[in-house]
Amino acid sequence: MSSPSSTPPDRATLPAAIPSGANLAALRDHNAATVLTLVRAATATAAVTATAADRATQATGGTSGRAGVSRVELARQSGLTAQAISKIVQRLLDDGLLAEAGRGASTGGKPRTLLTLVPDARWAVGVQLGRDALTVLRADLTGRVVADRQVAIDLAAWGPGRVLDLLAEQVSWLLGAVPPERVLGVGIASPGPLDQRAGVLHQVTGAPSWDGLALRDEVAGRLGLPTLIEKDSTAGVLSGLGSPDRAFVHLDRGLGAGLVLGGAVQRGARTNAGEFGHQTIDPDGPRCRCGNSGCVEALWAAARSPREAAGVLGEAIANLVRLLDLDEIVLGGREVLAAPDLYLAEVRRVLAARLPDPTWQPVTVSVAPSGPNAVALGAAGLVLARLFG
Amino acid sequence: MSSPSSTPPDRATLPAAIPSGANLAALRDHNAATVLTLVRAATATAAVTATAADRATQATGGTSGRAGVSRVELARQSGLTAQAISKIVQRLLDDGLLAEAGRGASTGGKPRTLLTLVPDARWAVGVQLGRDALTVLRADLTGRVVADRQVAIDLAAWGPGRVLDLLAEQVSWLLGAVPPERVLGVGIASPGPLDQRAGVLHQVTGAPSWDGLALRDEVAGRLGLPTLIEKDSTAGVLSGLGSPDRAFVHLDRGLGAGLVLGGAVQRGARTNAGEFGHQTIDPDGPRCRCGNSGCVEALWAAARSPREAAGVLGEAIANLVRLLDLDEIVLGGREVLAAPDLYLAEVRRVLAARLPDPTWQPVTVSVAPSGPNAVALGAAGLVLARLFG
DNA sequence: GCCACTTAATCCACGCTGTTGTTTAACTGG
DNA sequence: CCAGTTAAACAACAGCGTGGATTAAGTGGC
Repeated sequence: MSSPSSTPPDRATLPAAIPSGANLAALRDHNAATVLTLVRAATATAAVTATAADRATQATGGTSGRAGVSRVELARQSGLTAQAISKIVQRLLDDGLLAEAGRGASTGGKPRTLLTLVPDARWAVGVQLGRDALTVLRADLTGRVVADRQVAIDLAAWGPGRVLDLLAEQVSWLLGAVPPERVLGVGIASPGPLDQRAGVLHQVTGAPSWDGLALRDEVAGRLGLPTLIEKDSTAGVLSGLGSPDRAFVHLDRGLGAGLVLGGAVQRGARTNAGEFGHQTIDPDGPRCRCGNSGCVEALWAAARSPREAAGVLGEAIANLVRLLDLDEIVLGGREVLAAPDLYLAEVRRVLAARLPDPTWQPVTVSVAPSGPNAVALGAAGLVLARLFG
Repeated sequence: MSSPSSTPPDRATLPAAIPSGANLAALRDHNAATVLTLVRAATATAAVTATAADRATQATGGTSGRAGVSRVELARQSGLTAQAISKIVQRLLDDGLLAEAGRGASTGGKPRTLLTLVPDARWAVGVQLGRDALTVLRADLTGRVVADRQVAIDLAAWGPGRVLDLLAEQVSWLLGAVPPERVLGVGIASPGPLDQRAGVLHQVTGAPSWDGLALRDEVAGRLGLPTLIEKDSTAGVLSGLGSPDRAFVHLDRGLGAGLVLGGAVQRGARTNAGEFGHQTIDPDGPRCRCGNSGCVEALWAAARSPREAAGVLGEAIANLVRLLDLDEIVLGGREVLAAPDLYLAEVRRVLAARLPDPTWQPVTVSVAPSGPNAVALGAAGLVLARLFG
């Protein structure tokens, strides 16, 4: 019972994307995750389209204006039968993940019973391990942050032992009296490169004592909770819901991009996708600390004005959008947050200029609403994904 | 019975990646596809590692030196129980998709019965609709081309009617006396942009009569076979097996990239991913026909020597590899095939120079073994994917 | 105020999935 | 020759979603 629980085959031993068999338990978990995702989406859109609620009710039998979805709607959207939805919902109600929340308007018969997520049925902990700061937060099932804290650290000088002790201490504080079985796990975002699958850090620039550290297992050992690690920029893309083809562009000390393509997080062959800062966009450009010339990062740093810097980022994003046919870009990171309106305006301007047909290819550009918490929240989103598939 | 058959929910009505429920039929098909994929992989690697067969037997209980896999190995690799594999294999034997092919060496007990794909149990038709040529071919389950033909056309001048009649005629010739139930379908690769999901072409440069044509349904109507369409470069990436994170770089009239990331073909929000040719890699570069300046395509065209042109492509590929953390690049298209060794050497040289640590990030670069058939074969691969998941 | 009608959700029996436990098949080695 | 070992199938079973019938809870006409 309880939450999705099928143990994935260990992906370490085999080359990579091994086709993997599924049994009845996996089927059940998959469908439970499907239903949870649909309920979450419905409540999320209900919040957004609260004003345009009238139009929504009209649209193709879709989400009603109210918060929550009915079983009939879930059946239609999932492709499962009403009976199957009934059973699945019943299990989720028993687990406390869903709750009935009033009824919808009748359309001539028995009114639909609306279902919503129970936000505090489970918790996810998100951590951002930065070079100079440690951010920890606790998020509920809807991705709302209920507690967060940021403490100054010195990653390079302190070394793993001291930092991880502090981390464990902060997480304990976060969780307070929350029973462990209600905690889905801990997600840790760290500067790359790293091996996400093995949970091991590679050489962190300027912090040799962290080289090869088994970060995931170290933290899991200290906390006794399921733990995952992720590159910071990649984590960021999970800080909120959004398009199945989107990117989180993280402009902080470095420049990285988190990618969700075809609805799935993309990490690449060695889980180091997103090295966006070292795209060469001008072979005659300034030398970059990576050794090459004309990287986006180097061009950005060499810009003569904030506006020009933002424009450079826009050009790089235009390339990204064209290559991957994205329809949503979320901006984050300290440099962006220091001048959000400027970056928003410039990136939008460049995209409008560069992309062939804006009506055929609209791209939403926004600044991460979670602001400085985006990466840590994305790390929490990583563990939430255990439940939502 | 027979081949995987669950009807996918229509993705047209809903935003995009709708989480979709699965039932027992879907589960069965998924596992059948899993087994077929494992058998295919085993036979493919057996062919490749034929020389290094001795080492293979030693490795982690993996694929034995011979062609074929045993049920025990399938069970281990898929994570399913031996009994489940037994049943699934039995169904696939009944369908004629698998066959028993000898036995492996005994390891002290009953020897394993080896299973192989029956190559001609099903057929896939691949079509490349080019501006000046129509390529059609028939491929078996292993992706081997058993018949192919290329005829000159003039896409712009002839218009859809004449070309599609010719296409139907060629496909009929290809299939000869093959019973329709043994034909998985027809995949059609076309120059983009197009709407892969709807099966509709967008404005094909210089061929206005094709604008908005419902290519998929037109062809399906003429042939009475399941039909899919795909961008040419995207199709190309399916012309062979390979890494779960790879790209097919197609240098022909234009430059495009087909992407497989995380084991899945990536098409993007409007199924137009892969616009690789219009990545800006030099803002001061020559003007491109797309309206911008310094696109890869424009730089390539402006190169003063073939070697320089190949180098330009290499630079662009280096960006691609870094961004997506790819470990395999396949080159194709007429321009590459005109000087394969040059392109291979230059791309490898640039990658070696540009990528930080070649031992940590090895990238395989090759020219598509199917040569001029790569795109059409990839289109056939698209329909083979119906069987292999 | 009744009742036919409609729609939502559940109850019940069922078919089919992969799983568990047991048996048969087929080869090795002392 | 026979104990030991490994592969694969047989038999019984739990649990998944499905299909058909039933109950719950509204609307609307007269």
